[in-house]
Amino acid sequence: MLRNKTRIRDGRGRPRKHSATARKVPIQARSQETVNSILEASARILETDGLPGFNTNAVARRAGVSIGSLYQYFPNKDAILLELIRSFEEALDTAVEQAIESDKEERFTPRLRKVVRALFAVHHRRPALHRVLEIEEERLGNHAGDSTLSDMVLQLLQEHSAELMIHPSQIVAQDIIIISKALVDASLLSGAARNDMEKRTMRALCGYLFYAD
Amino acid sequence: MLRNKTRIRDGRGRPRKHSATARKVPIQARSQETVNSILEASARILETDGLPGFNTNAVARRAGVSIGSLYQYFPNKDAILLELIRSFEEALDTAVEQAIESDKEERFTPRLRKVVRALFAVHHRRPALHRVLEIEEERLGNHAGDSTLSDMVLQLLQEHSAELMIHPSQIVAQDIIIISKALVDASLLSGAARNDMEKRTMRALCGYLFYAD
Amino acid sequence: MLRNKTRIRDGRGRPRKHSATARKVPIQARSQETVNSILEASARILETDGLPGFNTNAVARRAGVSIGSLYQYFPNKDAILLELIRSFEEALDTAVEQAIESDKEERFTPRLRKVVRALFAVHHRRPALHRVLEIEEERLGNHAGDSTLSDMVLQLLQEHSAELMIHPSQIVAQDIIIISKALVDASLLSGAARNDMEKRTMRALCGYLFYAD
Amino acid sequence: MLRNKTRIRDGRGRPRKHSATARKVPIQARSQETVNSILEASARILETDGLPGFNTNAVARRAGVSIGSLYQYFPNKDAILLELIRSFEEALDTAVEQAIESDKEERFTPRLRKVVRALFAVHHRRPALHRVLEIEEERLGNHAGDSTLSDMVLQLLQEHSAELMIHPSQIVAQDIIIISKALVDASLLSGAARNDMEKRTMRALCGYLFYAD
DNA sequence: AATGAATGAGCATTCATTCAT
DNA sequence: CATGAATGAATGCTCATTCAT
Repeated sequence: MLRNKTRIRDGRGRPRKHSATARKVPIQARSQETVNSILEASARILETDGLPGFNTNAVARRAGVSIGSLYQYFPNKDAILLELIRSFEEALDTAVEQAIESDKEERFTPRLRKVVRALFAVHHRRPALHRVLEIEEERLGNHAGDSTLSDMVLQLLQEHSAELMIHPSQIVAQDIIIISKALVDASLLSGAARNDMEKRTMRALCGYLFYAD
Repeated sequence: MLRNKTRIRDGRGRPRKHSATARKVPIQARSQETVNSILEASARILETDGLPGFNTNAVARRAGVSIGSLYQYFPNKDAILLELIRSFEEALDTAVEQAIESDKEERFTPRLRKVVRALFAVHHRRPALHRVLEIEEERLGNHAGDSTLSDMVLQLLQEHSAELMIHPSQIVAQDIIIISKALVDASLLSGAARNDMEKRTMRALCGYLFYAD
Repeated sequence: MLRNKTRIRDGRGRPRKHSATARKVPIQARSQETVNSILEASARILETDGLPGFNTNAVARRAGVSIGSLYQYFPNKDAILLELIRSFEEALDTAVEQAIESDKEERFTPRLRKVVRALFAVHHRRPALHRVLEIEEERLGNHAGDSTLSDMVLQLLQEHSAELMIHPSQIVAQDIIIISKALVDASLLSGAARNDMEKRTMRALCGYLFYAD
Repeated sequence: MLRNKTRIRDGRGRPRKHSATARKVPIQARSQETVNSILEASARILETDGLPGFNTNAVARRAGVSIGSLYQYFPNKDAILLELIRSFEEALDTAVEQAIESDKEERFTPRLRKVVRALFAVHHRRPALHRVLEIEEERLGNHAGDSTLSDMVLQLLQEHSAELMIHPSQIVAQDIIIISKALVDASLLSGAARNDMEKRTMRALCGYLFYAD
């Protein structure tokens, strides 16, 4: 069963003792190494064993670090997940931003295709890991990243509003993201060919944007 | 952290004897009552406390049943979840089936709308519960129900293939379901008005089906 | 260092998850045995190793009981201490009550001596244990028992107010108890002869009560 | 639970090298500063968080000193407490000495009152801190200070033995101290008015000393 | 069949202390 | 001498599951 053993409960009102963010800013180079190895070990454990295998002792062992060191840099288990989520979303945002910025002179469809490709590319880098993070993101109540993403998409839509059959809005941008994510997700889950899935995604998005009801 | 504490015993002792399905078919009325109270208690706990609060002792207590009895009817914790998922999907299938069967003479769009309404209706019955089940379904590797759903949708599409701009296929039916579920999900998560979300869903689906690329 | 590792912190405002009282009322005889063995094991550990050695795992081991069973009957470590304190105070109250009730016709001094003897007797039953409990009582904020004791002493004083040089009051009764406890304590700590210490205590109390300032 | 986490190492590693006394006599001014800041930080932590919050890392942080430096001046945590206790008792001894020395021509009662006042004054300077130290003193087995105190009190008693109804002795002096401390303690604990408590203490002591049994 | 007492592996987290830099 | 990164034993507590009654 999925169980939250973190004493700092989430859904039941027990207060959070720590802020679940970085506990100590690593100053020495050695520290940064430790932090990195903890994050990498966490990622690998999440990939191979999923959430069930993700416990602080296992992470510390895999990272070749003492459990004490782990807690020197992360106030609790969730903080590790949050950091992984943060860096994943950073990668996502960066990739999408680059996709949007890359060739502003092009027409809409190719630009959108680039965005879709970027989404698939980032998620397929470490598919198993990202699936877990996606689920945990929700539990941890982190929805910050999405607004950046939806802002960027809205921007893109607005630049091409003349080509669209729908008036660009926050709502539309969100729907674009929701639909894309769902199909990326299905792609990860079913193991369907990425190329194929990208096409299906494009079709769904274009239908949504170009269809005159 | 979400943690799977179910101990699929490793050899040391108390090995798992049964697969995670119903242990026994309840024949007597009393048995059925017990099973029902366990399921209802589980549902309520999942709704109020989420997965963290969902543990067999709590379920038994809430159900007014001894922990021993619980294990008489369910071989392990996951079996309870699986049963909840099964009955949820049954409800889903039934609702969609009724939606599809209700007025076969109508044109496609109203029929699709009925399906979408059915999806939203079922999910909104016990939203918190269904969100949890949806997540757990994936972890438990249960994907049986979807094929029924996708078959029914495919059937509908085929009956109206002349009206569509896309050739009906398993793939298309799946995409319809994926997109619908994603938007239902977003609806549950964001608390957006159901009516509004139904419209957005219809727009996305219609675009996907009617758009000529 | 003395450290409170009980997650349910006391002095720093973290909330108590459980009420630190009995978690489950033992029904079967077996249960009562378990509870007793836990309490006896706790007492013995406190006597031999003091607070530092008093941890739930050690208690369970010494009691020949699994750690899980311990937590079935006590919601947390402090609850064990509280129960020991409660039963200690019960013994104290009973002994003092008997001392006071035993011969109501006697004059004050012999009756007071009986009370003092009762105090010493109870404390000397398991001196090391009682010293620890006394300290912990304060930390756990349990001061209920004292009021019973002070009420009984006040009662005694009032019955003999004619013989005293001081007007009986709650304050006076409390002072009697404070002074007695301090000397009992000193007796336990220094290992001074009990008989001698009883006499010193009587002298201090009589001075306090009979001296005309 | 109060727990002693100080690991008086068992042989596995990192054995305790020093006894729990000062590791080094600070000669330089900077050293003295460091020591002082550690002591002051400890005192403040003990006052605000009690023993539970008193850990070496917290002390070092609060003192603005590295944990390594802390261990340069104190061989272990208890050594800090011992130093606080020592300086507290020094203050106590000094205050009582001054009280006794101040007006040797006076009669006994006023002189005793001065002593009692001194006791209350010193304890009330940092009441929360002193309560903790008092408890820890016992655990650390430090009883040195009391003999100085009791010697001084004995001295006072002997100078006025003619006025007393009891023959001055070590025992009597000790009883005086025990009774005084108990009432000071009760004062700290109950928060009773200091003035009132001083009077009750005087009454108890006078009774003890002037009462002819 | 029902009960509920018992089990114990497992996990998050703390903190005294060391030692390389 | 100072720093602070690292260590890891220790501990409170949970919960899935079993089994004697």
